[in-house]
Amino acid sequence: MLFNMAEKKKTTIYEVAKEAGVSRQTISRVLNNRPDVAPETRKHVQDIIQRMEYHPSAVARSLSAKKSYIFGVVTAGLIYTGPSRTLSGITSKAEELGYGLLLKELASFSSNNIHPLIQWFQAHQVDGIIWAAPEIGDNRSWLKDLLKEVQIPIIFLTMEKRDDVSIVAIDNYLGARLATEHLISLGRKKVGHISGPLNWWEARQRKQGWEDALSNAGIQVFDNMWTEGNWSSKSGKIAIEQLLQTFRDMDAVFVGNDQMALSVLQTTFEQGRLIPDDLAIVGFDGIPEAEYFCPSLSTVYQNQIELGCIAVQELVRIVEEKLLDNDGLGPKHVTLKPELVIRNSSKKP
Amino acid sequence: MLFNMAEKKKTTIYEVAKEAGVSRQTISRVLNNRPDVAPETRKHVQDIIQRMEYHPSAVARSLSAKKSYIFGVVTAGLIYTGPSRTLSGITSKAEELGYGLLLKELASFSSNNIHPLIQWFQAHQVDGIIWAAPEIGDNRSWLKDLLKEVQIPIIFLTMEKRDDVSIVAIDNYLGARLATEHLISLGRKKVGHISGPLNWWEARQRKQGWEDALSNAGIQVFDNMWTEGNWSSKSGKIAIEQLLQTFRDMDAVFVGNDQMALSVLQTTFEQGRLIPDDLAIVGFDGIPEAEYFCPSLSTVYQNQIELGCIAVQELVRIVEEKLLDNDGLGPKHVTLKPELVIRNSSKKP
DNA sequence: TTGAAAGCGCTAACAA
DNA sequence: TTGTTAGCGCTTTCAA
Repeated sequence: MLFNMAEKKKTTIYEVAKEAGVSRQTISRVLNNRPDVAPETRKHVQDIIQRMEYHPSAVARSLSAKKSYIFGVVTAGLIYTGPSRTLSGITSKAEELGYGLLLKELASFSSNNIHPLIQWFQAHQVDGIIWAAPEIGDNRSWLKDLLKEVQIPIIFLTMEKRDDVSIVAIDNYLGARLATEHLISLGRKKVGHISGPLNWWEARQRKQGWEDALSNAGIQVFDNMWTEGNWSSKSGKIAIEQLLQTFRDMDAVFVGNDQMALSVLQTTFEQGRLIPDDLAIVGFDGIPEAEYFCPSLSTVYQNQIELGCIAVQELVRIVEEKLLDNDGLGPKHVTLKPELVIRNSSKKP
Repeated sequence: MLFNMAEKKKTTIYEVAKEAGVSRQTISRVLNNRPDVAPETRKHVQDIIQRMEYHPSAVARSLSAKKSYIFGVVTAGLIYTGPSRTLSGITSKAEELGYGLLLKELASFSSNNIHPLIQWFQAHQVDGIIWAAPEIGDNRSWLKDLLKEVQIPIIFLTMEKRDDVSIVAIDNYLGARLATEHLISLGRKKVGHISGPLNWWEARQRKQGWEDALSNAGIQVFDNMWTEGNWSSKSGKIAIEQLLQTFRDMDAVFVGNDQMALSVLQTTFEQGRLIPDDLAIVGFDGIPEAEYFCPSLSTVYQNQIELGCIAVQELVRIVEEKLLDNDGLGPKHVTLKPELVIRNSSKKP
């Protein structure tokens, strides 16, 4: 059996050097495209590398060079469309810029036990970390301590601005204002709101945008005009049933995400209300399916793929600035603008 | 500036050894929980490790031990619910079993340029590879050659059975039969089908299940009774419009996925057809939103999270069997059964 | 039970 | 332009 296994020993830089009749250093120089190699030598070495099907060990390289070309990614809730779209943006941009990704998904959104995670990333010598899990409750309480201990550059997605870290976020507040102002522009004065869970920063931003848009239009906001869901369609159903009780003359509603808006459509339809005539509806997120709801759903589109792309771009910038011993200009914030998409659920009569 | 940077040098095994007054070897033994260490020595070393906040370098370990506790994951289409749910299953099971993940998303579903990818994984010394991208067209043509060259264990998800590789798949054929037989049991005899893109193995399986269920019930299948979509809601709209032309007395339709079924609901509603009375509908996938469509959508639920979990489990089994020089029983196939979920879109009158 | 020596496969720093 | 030397931080092998 033993001689059968054909354990093709991987060729190393040493063997290539021997075959090419040069030192390992020269091979290394060719591999890393260093300028200080004679053209003929380079060509010769490249040929040998090709012929021997030599592939350098990324592990040995990381160890020796202290640069891995790997980023750590922390995500949560991949079964939901938002996080997975963001991750998709991250993978494509990372691929484009020559970085690989070590992925960790938090077991729960509000997981606070991040020390082992960071340690794991450090042990693997990642060049940077992308924190793509949402800000919820006090799940940033560790951040201050962390920054003292960890030198690895970190970029955060979709969290409240603060001066000590770099953040890329979508402007949820603006999106909510756009949605609510649109409903008001339709002539609606009784605009309700179904929020996401208010321990989420994003949910609070959206609610605030709704409030401010109303106040700005001279409409007073009362507590019977809104209720809280948990992003799921199921919670949306419960929320709209409750809201229709507490806010009987509601003629429009801004819903915190498209999933909840979906069940609002179902429930109001079953109750025989006409949409948008009796109740105009705007959701949030812009999932592709929203266009095919009954009726098609107006929504605030947020480009979460781009969010992921930009996060990688920024992180690469930070990492390479650091390499040049140029400590850059400190943490930077990028804010993306969402877009209002108007469909039948909030069409003018 | 320089003395300011506080570049906290990472402590290494060497320093721990010095501090503890033993050899690096002994530290290594403690780290790896080897039995051949005196209890007092172990305790002493553990204390020192704790006090010095020593964390071993995973990179150095991988290089030296030729075992990384990392799996490579190949996925595609993360912006769709299926692939991201599967990935979520993979992350949670990998975490549980002590493996990390290097993630690559194919730029396109049918990407055939997998050599650089595999090489990259090899360079990083992954212990195994999970191929979670769907089988489309000839995008498995490379597989035969690959198996000759690569020693790394690979497990494939959701592809056609073949003897030379391990596969974990959901039984799409069965799901389609369940759906179609259910429609027939409702007394419908004119059951149409909107398939996914037929270069997808899964789409072909579902179509075959539909055909066989009809044949089995003594109903002949003609080409005007089905049409092809591309999984998107948009394509579903086009497909149902066409099908209603070619198959005028259709009284039920089995739709290849829930997204397409959604636009079927919208289109038939706009045309004033009653569901399920005029047209009974069953989708496929079981996305959470399906319950809140108008009307709620019957569908075939496939547990893609579990799919990911099982893939990791199997891969770990294979990897550890290989470590024991026990070559195991060769490739193994696991098939998961989907479940029919009956809702209003196909309720009995 | 412990330690010394020799790598794992590569790159940085210096010398030639 | 090229080679030599000395690591990177750990584990394996063998000897004590």
